[in-house]
Amino acid sequence: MSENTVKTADTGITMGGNFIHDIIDQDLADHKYSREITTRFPPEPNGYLHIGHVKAICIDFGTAMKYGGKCNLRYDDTNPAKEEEEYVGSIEGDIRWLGFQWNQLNYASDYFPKMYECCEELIRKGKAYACQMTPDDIKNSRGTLTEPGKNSPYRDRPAEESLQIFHDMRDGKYGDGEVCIRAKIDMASPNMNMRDPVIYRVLHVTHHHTGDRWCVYPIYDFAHPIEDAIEGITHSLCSLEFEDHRPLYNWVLESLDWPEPPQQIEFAKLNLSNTIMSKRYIRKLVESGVVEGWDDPRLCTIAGMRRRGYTPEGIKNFVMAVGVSKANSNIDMSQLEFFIRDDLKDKTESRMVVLHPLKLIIDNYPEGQTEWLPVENKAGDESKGTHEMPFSRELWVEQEDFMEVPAKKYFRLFPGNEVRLKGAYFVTCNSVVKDENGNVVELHCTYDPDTKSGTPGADARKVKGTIHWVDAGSCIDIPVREYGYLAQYNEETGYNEFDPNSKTDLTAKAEPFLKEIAPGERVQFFRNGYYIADAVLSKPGAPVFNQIVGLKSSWKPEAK
RNA sequence: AGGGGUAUCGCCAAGCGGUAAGGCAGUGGAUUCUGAUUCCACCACCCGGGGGUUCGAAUCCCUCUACCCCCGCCA
Repeated sequence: MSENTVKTADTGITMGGNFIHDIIDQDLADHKYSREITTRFPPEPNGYLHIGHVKAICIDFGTAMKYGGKCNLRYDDTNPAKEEEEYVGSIEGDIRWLGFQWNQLNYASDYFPKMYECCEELIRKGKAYACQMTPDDIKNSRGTLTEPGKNSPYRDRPAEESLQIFHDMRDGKYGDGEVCIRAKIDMASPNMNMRDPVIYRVLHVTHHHTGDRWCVYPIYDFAHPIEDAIEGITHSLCSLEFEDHRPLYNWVLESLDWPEPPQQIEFAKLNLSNTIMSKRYIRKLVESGVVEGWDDPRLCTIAGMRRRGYTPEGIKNFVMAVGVSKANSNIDMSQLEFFIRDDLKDKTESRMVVLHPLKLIIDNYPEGQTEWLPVENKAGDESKGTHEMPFSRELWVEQEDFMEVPAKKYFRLFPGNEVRLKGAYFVTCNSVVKDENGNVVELHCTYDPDTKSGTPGADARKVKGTIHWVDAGSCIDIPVREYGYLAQYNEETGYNEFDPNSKTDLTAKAEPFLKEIAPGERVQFFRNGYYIADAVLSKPGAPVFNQIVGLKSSWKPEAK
């Protein structure tokens, strides 16, 4: 068994596989590099980071950490037409929130002078040339997947001529698309990327970082290996679709005679079921106003997950458990939810909140009387202490905790059945009141004064059900938003499409103690899951709660 | 015969010639003042199909099949 395959971290989380570690171990054994292991996370600043990027971030930063090396954050901003400053700040904040610290913060655009020189060098060496075919002609002469392309008529022009044109390009003497610099490789290569790829283009666009200093910009395939080499990257980790680009990546560095060049290693992207991962589509949702913004809690952006209440630890544990491989995968949402729940269960306290209220009246409890009862802050965890809850004759309980005609193995409230009110007394349901439509609107019960929690009577006999409740006279109303699936699979289109209805607004009845929850704090609602007080929308005294994840339940109504 | 990848349980994922790890999901049970948590147990005679090599293969060879990526002056 490889040392790097199965590993239990300090957290007890089982790690998925990671073939990258095997490669690096070998490189280390071979003394391939005279510098320390260095990686980079190179986002293009054209959108917010999402769960897919988290995997890349964990791999890039995690690999550097594992080998005691460094990881740089680098904005891959070689195309000014598609990038904006707005995203730059969010990216740094998101990475910091995840808990990673970069070594250097770089802009690929800061390397434009060096890249320009490298291009000159290739031209001088006869490995690149200025091509004045139109974009359409270049496209048409490239050939197809099964047919070779044709050489550009400019392919063999003198290096000095190409060099002069390149300088003129830089000096603004050409318009967009009039001329470009192409690598001279092989128009008959079965790898389309090697058919004299364009490496520099004219673009009269203001760059968010370099302004109007340049009107020529390098193409990714030429820029990236140079960026990596400049920074001393040893392992350039990227996703699978760049496998075909690796020969070009290596060609650039070899042609430049770069010593100890970095190597590119590809891994499979993260895909989540029922989730929209495409940056393009997320942008559409944001711009069309279907969602509240890039940080809408229903989105799988880091900002959205943060606002939804997911923890960095939970997310990272999930990513580590998923592992690193080269097989396309589609991971179940339940896997992510498990790790969020798993992380939250020790970090949260429990509060009683009735999402769908049903009035419960204790007929034999004195009218006007209220007693304060201590309730555990966390079930089964005495170290977390207790807090006081008011209890009186009229309460709210959950609608689903009562069934007029009980299903099999249903052991909550139904006529004639006795249950425990969490932290309070045993009650037995005697009768119900219905409205004109036949809906049960009120439960009449009697309680047993000898069964008060904390007294011997509370354990004298067993009841199978324990339900949560809230004092009707003193409870507070809180807005609650429950989020469903982030997206639904549309069979007609074959795509995951955002479900704008995946949000339910409720006004729930909550115990008064919930007032003391601060925005951003997470709590567990009894049997309803984990929630977070929305740090963005909540105002003092009126917290809004977003659902993070629901609790698993081993009882299903079908089991009748 | 374009090229490059990938195929191991419903979903991820170990395995690298010695006779199928683990996690999620699921199932059964114990504990429980949340049907949560915790805790046990079960959950691939088989590794995309078919051949072959071998005492022995998911692991080597041949072949077939399926899926993903590549014809941007995007990244």
